[in-house]
Amino acid sequence: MTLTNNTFIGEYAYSLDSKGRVNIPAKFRQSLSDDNEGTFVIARGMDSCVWVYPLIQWKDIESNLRNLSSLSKINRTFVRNTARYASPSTYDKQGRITLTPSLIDYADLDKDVLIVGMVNKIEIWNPTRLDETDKQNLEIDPAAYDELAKNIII
Amino acid sequence: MTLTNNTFIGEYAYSLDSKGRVNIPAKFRQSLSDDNEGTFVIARGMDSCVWVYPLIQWKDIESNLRNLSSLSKINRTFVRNTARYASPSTYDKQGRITLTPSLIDYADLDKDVLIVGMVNKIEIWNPTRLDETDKQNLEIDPAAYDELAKNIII
DNA sequence: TAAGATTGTGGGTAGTTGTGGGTAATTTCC
DNA sequence: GGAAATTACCCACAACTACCCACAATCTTA
Repeated sequence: MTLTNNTFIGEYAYSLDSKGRVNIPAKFRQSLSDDNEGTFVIARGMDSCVWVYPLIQWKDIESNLRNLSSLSKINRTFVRNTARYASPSTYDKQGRITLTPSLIDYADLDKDVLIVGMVNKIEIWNPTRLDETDKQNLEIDPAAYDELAKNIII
Repeated sequence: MTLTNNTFIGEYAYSLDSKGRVNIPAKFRQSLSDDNEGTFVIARGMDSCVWVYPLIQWKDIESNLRNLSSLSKINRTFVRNTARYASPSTYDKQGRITLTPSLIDYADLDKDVLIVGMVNKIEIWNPTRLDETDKQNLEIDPAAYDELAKNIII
C-alpha cells in the first residue's frame, strides 16, 4: 500500500494530549523513507496551523533559504520568520511527536485536532480554524482557481 | 479480453458492505498494470460521488501538486482541497477496497452502489444521486456540446 | 450439459493503531 | 549543588483494520 516516499494525503481527526503530543497517522509514517530518521521539523504554517515537514524535505527548504541574499529586506524577513519558529521533533515508539507550546498557541490548538496531508508536508489544525479558513477561501477568484485546475488533469 | 491498461468502461451494480468495502469489478482489475501494486486512491468526486484512481494515475496528479509552492494562498487552498479527501486503498484477496466513512458520507452511499468506468478513473455512486444528476445534466446548453465537439472526435 | 474455475458477498480473528498514564533521565533555576 | 520542572522512554488497553476462510451464484470450457 505504499505510495511515493514522503508523501502525505488524507485527513485524520486525532487528539492532542496534555503533554502536547499528537500522533502521526500510521499511513504517513509508513510513507517516510529511512533517511528521515523518524524526525520531523515543525514550523508555523502560513495559515493558522502547524506545518510538519519530514526532515529530508526540510533540508531542501533550508538550502533554498540559504540562497536568499540577506541584502533584500523581504528576504531577511522571510528567512527569519521561517527559521525562527521551526524545531525538530522525533516521534516516539507510539508514533507521536511533541509540539512546542509556542506552536500550539500559534495554531490555537485544543484537544481535538485535524491532521491534513498536503503532499510534501503535513498540517495540524484546530478544526474550527480550518472551517473558517475554508469559508474565507470561497472568496478566491474562481478564474484563477480554474486556471490552476486546468493544468492538472484530475 | 483486455482493452488498454488502466482503462475502465461500463457500469456495475454492486454492494457496499457493513465494513465499508466495495468490490472493484473483475474486468477493471484485469485492466490494471502491475505497477499499481493493487492500489487505488479514492477521493471526492466533483459530483456527489467517489472517484477511484489507479495509483499510477494519482501519482501524476500528485507530482503536479508537489510543484505548487505554498507561498501562494491559492496554491495552498488547491493542494489542500485536493489532497485532503484523498486516501490510498489496496484491494484485498477478494478484490475489494475499503472506503473511508468520510467519503461514504460525502457521496451519500448506501448498501446498493453503482460503479461506473470513466476511462482513466472509476466513479462510485448512490444510484439515486446519479439519476438526479443525469436529469440536471439534460439541461446542458447545446452550445456547450458544440464547444466540446471541437476538442473530441467521436 | 456437467465439472471446474471465477466472482461477488459475508463474517471471524489476529495484529495494528491511537490514546492515556507512569517512571526514569535530563534540564533548568535558585 | 540540589530541588523542581520538564522531557524522553516505557507499558497497557480499547478500538479498529487487514487478512483469512467460507460459500453461493455466475461464467467458462471440455
